[in-house]
Amino acid sequence: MFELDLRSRAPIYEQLAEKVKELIIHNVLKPDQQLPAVRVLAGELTINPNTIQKAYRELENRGYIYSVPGKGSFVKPAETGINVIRLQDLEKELEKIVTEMLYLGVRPQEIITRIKRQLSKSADKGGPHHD
Amino acid sequence: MFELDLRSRAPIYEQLAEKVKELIIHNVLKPDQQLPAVRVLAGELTINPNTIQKAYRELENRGYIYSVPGKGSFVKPAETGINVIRLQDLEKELEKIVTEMLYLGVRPQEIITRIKRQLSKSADKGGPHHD
DNA sequence: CAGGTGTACTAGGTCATATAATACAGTTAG
DNA sequence: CTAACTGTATTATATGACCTAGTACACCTG
Repeated sequence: MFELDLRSRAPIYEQLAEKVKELIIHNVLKPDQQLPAVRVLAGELTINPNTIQKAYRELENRGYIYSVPGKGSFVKPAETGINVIRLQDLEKELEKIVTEMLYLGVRPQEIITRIKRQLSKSADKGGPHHD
Repeated sequence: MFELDLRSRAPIYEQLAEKVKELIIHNVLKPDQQLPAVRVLAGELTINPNTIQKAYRELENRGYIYSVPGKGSFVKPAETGINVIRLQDLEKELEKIVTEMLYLGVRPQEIITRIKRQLSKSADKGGPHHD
């Protein structure tokens, strides 16, 4: 279910958290859907349960999942508590990327075009689910 | 000249490389301009020269600077060898950010607006210098 | 030659990461 | 209730990246 690079400088728990986050964002993992149990996923990925646990804890701290002792870990619906700080971080990252693209010679019009293409591509898959 | 966070999980040499890269991208450091010598910068930042060297090496590998033994390290002009791989990475990052912004409830029109604002802000400072 | 530059190497310390082995408490199906 | 599942916590240990310290060599320039 997940492909991890054990040689990467990025920690395993961070890679895993990133993968799960992407599945949530792309709506592959639906709200309130149960995630694989830490021991099960540990067995499948041949990774220590503690490492899985660390990834899940990180995802919980960032507001993407919630865990219930005895029951399991589940995808947290996006509506509850929109993360303003995370949006500011994304804004800064976006700024960096656009600036570097300009530096590398990409024309402004080209940047706009690509983003619009991306927007129409993501619209149907993982768009927001406002009530 | 540089502000580093010694407590951050991000390595010092990575932080430094990122800072220098941003100065280059924003055209604060001009093409072929000499960078501070490794020992000098090490003294100013109270950091081991080896760490500075590591940051410079990384910048050289990524194509942002070039070093000449005996002379110094200098800003590499952007035109020579446009990094296609780097552009693909930026494209992927851009895709991730846009997707996550949508997930967090930002409207597509709002994303376009912010990027256009960013484009006009960067245009005068660090735009490409085509011959 | 003297003093600057980049670069390379070894040695040692620190800390995050990952593993291993237990352990405990809550939930749930039988 | 019992068994088997869940998340969570703890301790111990090993590994590797990171950083420092010190030294050394080759190159360039006034």
